[in-house]
Amino acid sequence: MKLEVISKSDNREVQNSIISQIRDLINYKNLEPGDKLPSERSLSEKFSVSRSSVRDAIQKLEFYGLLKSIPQSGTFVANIGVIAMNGMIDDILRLEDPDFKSLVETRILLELKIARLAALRRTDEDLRQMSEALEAYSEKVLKGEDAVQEDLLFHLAIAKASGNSSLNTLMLMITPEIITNFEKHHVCDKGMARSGIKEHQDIFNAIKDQNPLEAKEKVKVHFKTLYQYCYNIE
Amino acid sequence: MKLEVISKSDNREVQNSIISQIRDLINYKNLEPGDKLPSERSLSEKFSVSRSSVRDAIQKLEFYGLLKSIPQSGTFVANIGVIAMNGMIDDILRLEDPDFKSLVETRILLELKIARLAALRRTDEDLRQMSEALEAYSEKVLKGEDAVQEDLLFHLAIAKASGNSSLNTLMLMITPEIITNFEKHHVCDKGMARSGIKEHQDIFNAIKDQNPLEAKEKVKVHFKTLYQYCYNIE
DNA sequence: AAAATAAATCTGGTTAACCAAATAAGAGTG
DNA sequence: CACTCTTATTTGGTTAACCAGATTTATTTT
Repeated sequence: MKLEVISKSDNREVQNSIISQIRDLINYKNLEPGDKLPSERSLSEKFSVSRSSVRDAIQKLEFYGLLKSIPQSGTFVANIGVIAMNGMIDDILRLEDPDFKSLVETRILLELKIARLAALRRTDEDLRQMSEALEAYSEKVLKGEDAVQEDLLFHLAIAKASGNSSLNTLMLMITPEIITNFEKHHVCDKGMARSGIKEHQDIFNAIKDQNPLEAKEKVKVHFKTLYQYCYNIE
Repeated sequence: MKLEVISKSDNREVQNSIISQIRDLINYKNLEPGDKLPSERSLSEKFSVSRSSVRDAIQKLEFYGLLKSIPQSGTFVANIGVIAMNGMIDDILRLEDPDFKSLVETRILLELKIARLAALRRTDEDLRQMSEALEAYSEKVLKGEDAVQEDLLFHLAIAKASGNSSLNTLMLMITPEIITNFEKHHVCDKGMARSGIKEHQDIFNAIKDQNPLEAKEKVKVHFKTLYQYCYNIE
């Protein structure tokens, strides 16, 4: 188990090294936005690593929107300029895994806005899906079972109803880590989940009534319980 | 150029198909959190696709925290439960590329919070880096050159100073797309950038003075100009 | 000399064979 | 039966050869 972690971080070190070498290459060759990177083959040779390692590094940078691979053609520098490229690669290299506090802080921030937007933009189909998720949650709670997943799925349904694809994506990204941490810290126990039903219902009603301020307020109430619970544990 | 797009979306279709098949498999086999997925080889055989395609799909789900590959051991289902797994995979499959409006909306939301946090938590080193970024930005603007990148780098410096790794990551994720869209819509022209110097300076000063409310207010002012500009174009 | 065509090369993507570590099965020992 | 050690197998990761399409170069034609 320990070895696994070491090997993992080792891989990461290798990948980061490749990424920073790609950055240096872009600087050295003065590659402008839209310019083509050397081929994966020559990069792997130049960096003395396997081609798949280079591919993995490129894929990561592609995910962050910094590079763009086109089949049978080449890998291109995104249209964001050398300076931004440098800064962002440095940031990416220094990215640390988010701590629990950061996650909760971010989640609350996102959900407050999401609830307001959902109240303004929700369609009937959105309502139906939210209602379904709420039903599943309540059922689980009333049976006295753990309902962390159903809880989060209800919140994701709200995110979908916000009509903001960007916010929706960000919520999806932080949710798994939230769930993991919740279960690790034993947040959302059976007792507090029961009170959660009403809170969820309130949020749902506010969004149904298309009342953005009320929705935001109810989310705030909902997270107040959660917030304190989390900070007590930490 | 057109063929490229088709092939790209084709690849995505293939990957999405694999992802949904993995989801179905988890359901069918009733895999619980922590359980092991079948090996990449058997998956590629079962799905009639190449092993690297399976690997790519797994990597994507790994990025979203749903799976976890451990070398020489196997790929494991994350500790988030079957129900959440199902819901999240469905969401991921339906994720659409964010539109400009969503991006701007999200960015403003994040930056308002980030500025407040930065005012509370910034270290002297954070200040130094922000100052440096601000300097580079001003210089570019005063020379009458385009300064979109330096602009964003200043904002990323604030994100770093917020002391919230989660928010920092999210900002990094949306920034490239923001830059691309800015340049596409010709936001941030030379004229308005000049007024941006003072706005940036105000934000910097508020954070330096550790005044969170002032910082938030100055960010709001800064984005008011930008906000209107964007919505006019759209 | 310019344009059109054909061949050669270069590209990212795919495939299949190989590697080392981790696990599981079996043999041996007390 | 319990425990240790060895061996065989399975695993994700790596490597190298191959593919089809795009690009460049060379050749031919006008």
